[in-house]
Amino acid sequence: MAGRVQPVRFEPVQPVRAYQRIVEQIEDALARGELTPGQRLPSERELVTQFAVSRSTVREALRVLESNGVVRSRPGDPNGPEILPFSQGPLRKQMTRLARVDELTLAELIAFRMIMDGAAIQLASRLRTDEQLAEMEQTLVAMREAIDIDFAAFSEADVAFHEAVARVSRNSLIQTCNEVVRGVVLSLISDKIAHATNSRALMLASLEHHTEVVEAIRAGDGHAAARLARQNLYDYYATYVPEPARDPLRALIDD
Amino acid sequence: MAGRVQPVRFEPVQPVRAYQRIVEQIEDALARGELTPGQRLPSERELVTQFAVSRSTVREALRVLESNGVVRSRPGDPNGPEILPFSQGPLRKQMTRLARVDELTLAELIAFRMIMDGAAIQLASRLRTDEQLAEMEQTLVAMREAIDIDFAAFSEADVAFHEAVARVSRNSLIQTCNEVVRGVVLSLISDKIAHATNSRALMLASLEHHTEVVEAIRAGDGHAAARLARQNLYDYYATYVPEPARDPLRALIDD
DNA sequence: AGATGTGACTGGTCCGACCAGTGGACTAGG
DNA sequence: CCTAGTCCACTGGTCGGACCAGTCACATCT
Repeated sequence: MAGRVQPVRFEPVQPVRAYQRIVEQIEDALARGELTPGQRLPSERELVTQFAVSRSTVREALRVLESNGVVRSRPGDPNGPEILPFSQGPLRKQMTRLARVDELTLAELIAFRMIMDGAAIQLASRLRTDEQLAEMEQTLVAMREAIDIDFAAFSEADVAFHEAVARVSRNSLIQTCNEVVRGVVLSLISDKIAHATNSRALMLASLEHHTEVVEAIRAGDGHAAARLARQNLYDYYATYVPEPARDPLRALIDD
Repeated sequence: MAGRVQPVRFEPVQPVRAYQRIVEQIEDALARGELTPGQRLPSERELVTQFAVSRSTVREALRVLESNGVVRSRPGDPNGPEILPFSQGPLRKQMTRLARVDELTLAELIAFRMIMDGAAIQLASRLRTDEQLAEMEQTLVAMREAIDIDFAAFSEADVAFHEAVARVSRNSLIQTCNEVVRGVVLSLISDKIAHATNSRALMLASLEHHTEVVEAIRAGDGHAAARLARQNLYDYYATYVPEPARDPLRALIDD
């Protein structure tokens, strides 16, 4: 008799396309270490025979792998597609998509920056070497010089400062998140910033803030440095945030 | 006379494939809001005429978009490919990939969690309403009950707690990042956790920590709450991090 | 009205073809 | 002997057409 003591649980199944299986096979080989960056894949026509599918299917698989940063195909290359070293590019792409599409408010993005930047500076004040401190101070000098040139130049120098801090914090995830969110924020308010009349005063104030941050880093006071950094971001961006949405930002500054 | 006062700077150029232009057009339309999740793309054959390319090219573009979680194609669907809402799937995939090859270390991921979770709790302690505080305390009760059931059940209740906190913090970017990184961390050390012998003691300690955090939130002491949360994560995960890499984690706890 | 069947679509896969490049081998020149 | 040039097999990129299995809307039949 067929018992029915325990009802069998079936799970919904979605069709697996041929090109997906190819992607899986190649990614698995990569995860197992059978394929390493720098190596070459066989040519598309060779893969056709190995996987026993058409070239269209092989190509769709290669396009997926390529968009994920796993391989790169070059026309005419007799060695075939190249296995690439791992890069944060695709991760950044996904995060940008998250920040742009997921109906995020400007206030959320700025709060995120305050958190990330503060944490990076807190880490930096603890982990920095003397050489790295000197590097950071060097970027301050560049900022001061940039003030007399151009707002774009100042912005560039500012980016250099934050990149130096991120390097010191030795956390590439923080670094990547920060860069992505900074880019998205700038794309949201770049037009408004361009119209700022008192840009020179803004730049001077920003430089002043950065200098205080570096002083706190030199003193090894991570908590003060982080707080200053968050305050700086708040002062810089708060005017673009509607008043009721500023509450969470202030919550990140008060102790 | 052709002057050569300022040498022209040329930049390296790499060929842009047709399918990439299609991807760009669709992604741009999405970024501009002309395409929103739930809408449908024209059928492949219709896209062929709109983009004036072959179906192979259109399909390669769709495969790329599909692997990035932007659209989904179903055979036979007369409405055409569907624009998907944002999903953390691809983001997690990229992070997991980087974490597996040591491009991201476990220490970096945990530091990230300590920062994000601490910030979320700091925000929550400032922004919470009384009802939300009650909700969080309710999840603590669920955690206590789960201890007697199963480690998986406890883990689930823990997730519920953190989700409640993230809701209160009213920042979906923090929430998403936290979820993604938690998933990646778990996938990296799930095998080791399964072998933990003193899991009951771990669960009790974790519950104790969470209770303290909620107390600090009730008191409105965001700084203490955040510090406790970071300490909790450190105690929970530090054993899986090699000693020299724990320094940055400790730097996030010390005041 | 409800069940049923039909047909115009869909995407998934395959095939064969052409093109513009690349790079190595081979050859002609020093 | 070595170098410079040519040549050609082969690469990936794109195209057009074909077939299949599945889906859904609609018209048909009971």
